[in-house]
Amino acid sequence: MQRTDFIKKPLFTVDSVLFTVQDNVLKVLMVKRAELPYRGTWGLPGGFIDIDLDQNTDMTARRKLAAKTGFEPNYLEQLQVFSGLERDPRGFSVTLAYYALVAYQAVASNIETVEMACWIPVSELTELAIAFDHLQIIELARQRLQQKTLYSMIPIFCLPQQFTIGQLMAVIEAIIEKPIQRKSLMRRIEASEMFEVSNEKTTSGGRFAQLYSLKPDANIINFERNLSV
Amino acid sequence: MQRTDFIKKPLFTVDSVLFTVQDNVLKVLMVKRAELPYRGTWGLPGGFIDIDLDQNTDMTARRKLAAKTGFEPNYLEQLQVFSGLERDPRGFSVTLAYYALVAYQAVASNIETVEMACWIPVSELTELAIAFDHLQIIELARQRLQQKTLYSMIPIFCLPQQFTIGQLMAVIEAIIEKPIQRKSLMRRIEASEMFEVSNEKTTSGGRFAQLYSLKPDANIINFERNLSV
DNA sequence: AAATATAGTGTCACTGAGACACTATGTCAA
DNA sequence: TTGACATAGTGTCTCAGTGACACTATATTT
Repeated sequence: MQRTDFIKKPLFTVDSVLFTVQDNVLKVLMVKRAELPYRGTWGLPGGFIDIDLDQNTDMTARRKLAAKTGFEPNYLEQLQVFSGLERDPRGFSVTLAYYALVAYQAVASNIETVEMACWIPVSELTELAIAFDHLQIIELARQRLQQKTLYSMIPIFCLPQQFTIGQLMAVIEAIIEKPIQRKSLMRRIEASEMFEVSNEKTTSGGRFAQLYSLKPDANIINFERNLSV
Repeated sequence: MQRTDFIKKPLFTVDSVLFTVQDNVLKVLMVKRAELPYRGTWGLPGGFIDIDLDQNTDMTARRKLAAKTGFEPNYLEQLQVFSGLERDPRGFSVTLAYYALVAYQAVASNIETVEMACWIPVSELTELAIAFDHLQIIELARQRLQQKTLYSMIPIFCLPQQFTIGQLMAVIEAIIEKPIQRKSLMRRIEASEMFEVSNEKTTSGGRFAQLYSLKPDANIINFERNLSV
């Protein structure tokens, strides 16, 4: 018979992989660790639950992200729990990892002013010293994001409220690292009935592009087929 | 400046939703709670991490399930973390929920002998007193299982190593609660190249059915389309 | 030998993605 | 003003995989 308050408790933290797409490149928000362990290396934004502040772990993730970016992400979803004895030198640890999406435009101005936080292209992460198993976590988050991009419209959360098909297409291609058919994307936008049209807009030299935005009451649907592997 | 060992730590537990299919009905393993809170009501099998026994949370789930069934599940995957102040009267709690699959045949004999554990059809859960938010957890697990059944072969983990297409079809239909086309299932088995054939076998009055089994080195693939909604 | 039950095949229709040529409409430079 | 260029959007054929369902195959039972 053990009393639960005598059981050795593992360290429990909440970390987030915040993605954005800038200049057709998928980037992750990394923060320079100010404390031990792994002081001075790059790690994911996150920390401990504060029971007085957070109603649940989603709030922990949001709070920690807001502290670094000044904004809450457009999209936030649980990724997976990582646990074990080896992943943290302080002992057995349990980390709930989230992945999140935000429009680069939304945080571009704030991010500069904040303490050691930085958007790093996912392709360049291997060149850096990354704390804990955060590299693995990011890799899994990237896979999940890629997979989900094949059958849903989540990439819109990397864009401003109003966006063009060209922009969406560019973001999708940055995420899955493969070209897609503009036509297929338009068919999906049409068929999903999730979006409404607005006025016009030009980006660079070219014809005006239709602006789309998510309908206020739209429920995000999943398509029954994936885009090409 | 807070020292981490002074931060109020939430209660962290690992619970599992263990599914099986018996007589074309999807069932969940529930255990009668012997202790407070919710003593005497039905709850999910689970408990606290034992840092000395468990290398990670997967092991916690497996260990707790083995204690109730005498077997490890054929399939185990993280579902989601549930957290909050209201879900446990003892205070802020964090539960990592898994969902798992097992062949009914494998545990049929053992389950009887074990302490208050019982297979309960998911459709009959609402008639019982269920502890905590375990009803919600089961519902989410069921949705995930249904969804995954549409684009993968996980239902095979509800069957013995060798199974017929008829059995697999019955399990799938029990999970998604809709009829499917035998032909579509056979096409998928063929296309996936995940299975190998064995000898023959009869079930009830009818032609012998081909027995299939997962290839030893097979990697479980996902199909690019869902079965019919 | 016929009825019945389950296993498995042949094949056509339908849906939605891929490919790609073609049209539409804007900017920019000569 | 005009033509090159760039981006937006359409038309349409092909292709793969699922749904539907009739049909064949092979076992048991009566």
